[in-house]
This record gives sequence, structure tokens and C-alpha cells, in this order.
Amino acid sequence: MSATSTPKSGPDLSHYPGGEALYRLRHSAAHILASAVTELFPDVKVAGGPPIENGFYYDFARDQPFTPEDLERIDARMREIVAENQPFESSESSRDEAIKKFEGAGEKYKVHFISQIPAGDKVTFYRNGRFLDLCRGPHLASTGELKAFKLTHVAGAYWLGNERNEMLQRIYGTAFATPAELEAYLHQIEEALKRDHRRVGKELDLFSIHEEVGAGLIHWHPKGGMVRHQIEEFWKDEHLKRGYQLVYTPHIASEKLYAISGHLENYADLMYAPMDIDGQPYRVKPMNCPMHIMIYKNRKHSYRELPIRLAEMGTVYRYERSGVLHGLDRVRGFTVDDSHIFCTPDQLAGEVLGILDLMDFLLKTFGYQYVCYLATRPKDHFLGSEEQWAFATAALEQALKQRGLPYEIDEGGGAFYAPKIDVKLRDAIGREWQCPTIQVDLNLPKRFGVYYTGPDGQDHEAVMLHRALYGSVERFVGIYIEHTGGEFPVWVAPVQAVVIPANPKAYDYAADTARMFREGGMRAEVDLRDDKMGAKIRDAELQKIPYMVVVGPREAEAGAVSPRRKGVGQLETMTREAFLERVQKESRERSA
RNA sequence: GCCGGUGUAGCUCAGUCGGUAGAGCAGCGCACUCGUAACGCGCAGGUCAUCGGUUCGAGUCCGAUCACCGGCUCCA
Repeated sequence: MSATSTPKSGPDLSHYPGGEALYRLRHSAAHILASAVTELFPDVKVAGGPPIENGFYYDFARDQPFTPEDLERIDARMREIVAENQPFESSESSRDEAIKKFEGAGEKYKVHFISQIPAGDKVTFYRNGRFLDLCRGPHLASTGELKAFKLTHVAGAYWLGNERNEMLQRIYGTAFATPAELEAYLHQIEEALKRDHRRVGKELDLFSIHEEVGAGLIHWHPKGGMVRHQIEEFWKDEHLKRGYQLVYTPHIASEKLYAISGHLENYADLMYAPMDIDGQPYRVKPMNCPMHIMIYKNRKHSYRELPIRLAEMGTVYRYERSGVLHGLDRVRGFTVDDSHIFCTPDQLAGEVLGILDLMDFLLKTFGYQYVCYLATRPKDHFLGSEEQWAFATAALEQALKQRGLPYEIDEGGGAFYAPKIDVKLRDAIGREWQCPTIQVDLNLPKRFGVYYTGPDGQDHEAVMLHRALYGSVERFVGIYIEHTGGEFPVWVAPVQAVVIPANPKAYDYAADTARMFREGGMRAEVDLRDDKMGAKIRDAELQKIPYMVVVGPREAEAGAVSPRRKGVGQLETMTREAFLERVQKESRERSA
């Protein structure tokens, strides 16, 4: 366990989800895991392992990888240790004594932890059975109190989290106070798995990735394309209402551009290698900002024109190491819902307020709660003056306060060129995702010479805000798929309604109804396959189509439809016109 | 990139000790003419990720590469 210089005070548990009791439980589970492993595999060296959200882990150094069979043996031994009800006994010794003891045992990782402790301090240990671990506690009274746990998986982890260090083997597990809570957690994991956007994307035919094209490059199928289209249209509508102007910029650019912006020196490892065009090096673009600046700089601007809000769904390409790619979440080509706002210093706080307002509207429409973080100047490496940082940070904070948004300070968490507001949204199953970001760029205006003419007739450096609300459209859609589980609201659903004839006599009326709906602007299809109605309804339910519209001879006679809402069931029979109006209204209002 | 795992039909997955490839669903054909979550019968579908090796013989064993999965590191 990670030790500190103040053994009596113990770790800070105030932020641990589930509180001290769960922390204690999982901490003890980690010890029991380590004692089982050291008994079964005497050759391992132990590193450390804390409680984590929902469980615990412990790191080991061993030449052989742990197999699933090993995990079963370890699990079985852990249960024996629990049955033996070994007491957790704490003890103390001097630091140097402790170092000597662990050096003698060849436990170099433990020696490292102990040597972090100031020389004069006491070191605490906890023992259960034959296993003695450096640890500040707290622990259960005895191993028998661990009632519900399960080892989940093994993974590699760098020693001290540094990729230049050797890789250890990390065994993960989960533990709860009662078997019922453990079951509930495992059930929740399974439910989350069902919502996985990679799985839902396949089931609903939304997108694909192809080896022949390359890893991390997304192909949007017609249905996924419609989801994305609706989300982008919503974005465009709201931006135009709020005085943004849409722009489009190239996908490649001369290296000169990125030399000026500084990306060439600071972001070279995420940019793809240059290509030769007429003897000049060009790059696929990793960022949109320099191009938006080009548009701004194309002519001089009066202070009277500001703010200027340029917005673009800008697709960028960045090199990501192969191991980090993940569905739509982490890709090599993605679309930033980018905007750069050029304004005067006086306008800054007001612009940030406007962004927060827009952001709130967008996120609420999708049904997200969110939390804000104000990330301030990094301690060491930063560009610009301290005055600039203070001014920009104050403007961000003022806007947050004015909007009445609660926020936390992320001390030193700003980019080296910008203080920022980062926003994490919370999805339907409680996970947090960082999407929106609002940054005051303290670098590019100077590098490019971004000016406006003030009332005094002189040039003044413009303030440049950089912001994205979805972040990456690909990722945002991926998160939204998991948020909704693929059950999109009517305004997003790729197919809003499928018309299902009750029997073959109604095929003509069904086809005519679908045609009428489409002419009315509804995304409607008709299912004329040679199948029973029940099968068609089942398919539509599984495809998560919001409305199924059953029509038979009765409806054909009356010009009516018998609608069925997914997950709800049959609705009142109504005229075709009434149903069309209902769906149009729901779609127009973008109700969740 | 690193550690571990996986890759068999469009999808989900079987495939024993190395002996020559199987199911369900989807698709296609036929039959059925059906009222709110799966009608029946038949047919077709595979360079077992790719390349190389061991072997009389490889889906199966070995190596490399690619992709994916779980983590680490990094990150929108």
C-alpha cells in the first residue's frame, strides 16, 4: 500500500465513493489478494495496490503472466484466507529497520515506497497470516469480514505509472459489503456492456471501422449518418441563432502554417508525416484554429465588428498510439465542433457567458447533467504574462459565477497556452465524460498577429476564445449512444416510424401511408416483407424505432393508423394526419 | 507504444488428441394471407485474419504481421 510520512493520520477518505467502510473493506481485500498470491507464487515481488472506484487492485512483478486458471486458484485461496478469519495486526518499526527487512526479502518495490518516507519517521505495517505489508491502514479487524468479492481481470501496468519503467501485472477485483451489493454491481456492469456503443453501433447498423481503410477511421452508415446529421443540424441551428458564422477550411495545409502556429514544435508527434506537394511539405490538419485565424486576418477589423464568431465542424487527423484506439471514443480522424471567437478584452466575459448559455441548452436537450472545472495556470511551463493569465482566468470565473454554475478549481490544470473551463457531462448510468472546453488562447494571437483597430485608430491584439461543445462529434455520438442505449428520441432516430401492414391485403395502404409520411417530412419506412405482423413488430422494437404504425383493412377504410410506441405499446387509433402532426411536433421540439 | 488475451459464414458462437468445417439468427426460394415482440419447409453461404514454419497431414502446434478486446501510458 502507498505509505505516507504520517502513519497516524491515515489516508484522506473524504472523496472515496462509498466512504470509509468500503475503503477499509477493499483495502483489506487487496491485502488478502496479495497474501494469496505470495503464498501460491513465492517468486513474485509485490508492488502495491490501493482501493479504487468499485474495487481494488494489486500489482505484482513476475516473469510468467497470470492465466485465468491462476486467477481461479488465487480466488480460491483468498476464500480460504477469509474462512480462516485471520486478524489484521498493525505494528511499527523505524524506517531504516523496515528498509533492511524488505531489502533482505528482495522486495525492491516496497523498499522504494519506504524510502519515500522521511528518515526519522516510524513506518506502519499490517499483517494477516504470513503476509506483512507496508501500510497505513485502515483495515478490517480480520479477513473473515470480507463477505463479497470477485477477481475480475489481469492487466499490465507500468511501475509507478511511468511508461519508461518495467511493466508489472495488475490483478483487479471488486468487493462490497454484502453479496447482494456485489451482485447488483456485476449486474450493472452487464447492463453497461449492453449499451456499449460498439455493440449498439453494430446492432443498429450505425457505423463501422475497416482494417483495409485503417484503425481509428470511422465509416458512418446511413442510420448512423442520420443520427450524426441531426446532432450537427441542431448544433448549426443554435449557432446561427446566436450570431455564429459558419466557415469551411481545407483538410491539408502547408507546413508553413503550423510553423507559425507552433504546432510543428509542440504537437509534432500527433501530426502525420509531411507529404510533398510541388516540393513543399504539407500536413494533414490536426487543428482548425490557424485556418480560422487566416479567415479573420484576411482583412483588417474594426472594434465595431467584434465579436466575430467563426464556427466549423472541422475534421482533423491526429496520430494516436495503436493501443489507445477505442470505438468512436478515441479515433485518428474526428470532427471538432470548433469555434474561435475574436473579441476585445471588454467583451471576453460576456462571450464566455454566451458560450455557457449555448452549452447548457445543448446539453440539457440531450438530457445531460454536467459539472464545470476552472483550470488555472500551470506552475512551470506557460506562455504569456501572469497579468494575461489573471485577466483571462478572472473572465472565465466571472462568467461561471454570473451564470450561477457551480464549479471546481483545477489548480494548474490549464493548457500551457490557455486557462480554460472544462465541462464533464454525466450520462444516464452515472459515468462522466469530458466534452465541452472553453479556452482563452494566450499564444496564437501573438504568433499570428491577430489585431483589431480600436477607437483610438491603433491596432490592438484581439482576444481569442477557442471552444468546442461536443468536443469530437464522433465521440459525442458514441457517448450519446451509450447514454440512450440506442433508444434515440424521435428527433434523432434514423427511422422515426415504420409502417406495418396487419396482413397482405393492406400492403398498398401501408405503402401509401409511408409515402405520405415521408412527404410530410417524417423519416418513415414501410415493412413489406413476407412475414407475420408480430415478427415485424419485434424487429422494429429490436431496431429501437420509436413508432410502429400498424395498418389493416379497418384503418384503410377509415384513413386511419393504429400507432404503437416503442417500449410503451399500442396507442389510440388516429387519422394519418393526426399521427404525422404528432411526430412532427415531437421532432420539432426535440423533446427527449 | 507497452503487458495480457482474442480473431471460424453478414451476426452470435461450437469445433475433442493434429485427420480435411458445424449450429442458430440474417439472406435467398417455395408455401402461407396473417391484428401489436419470432409461421413452416428447403437452398445457399467459409482462402478458419494475413504471411511464413513444423508435420504424411494444420482451424487446431510454432513465429511474424494486422486488427480487435481488457488495462497501463497518453488524450477530443
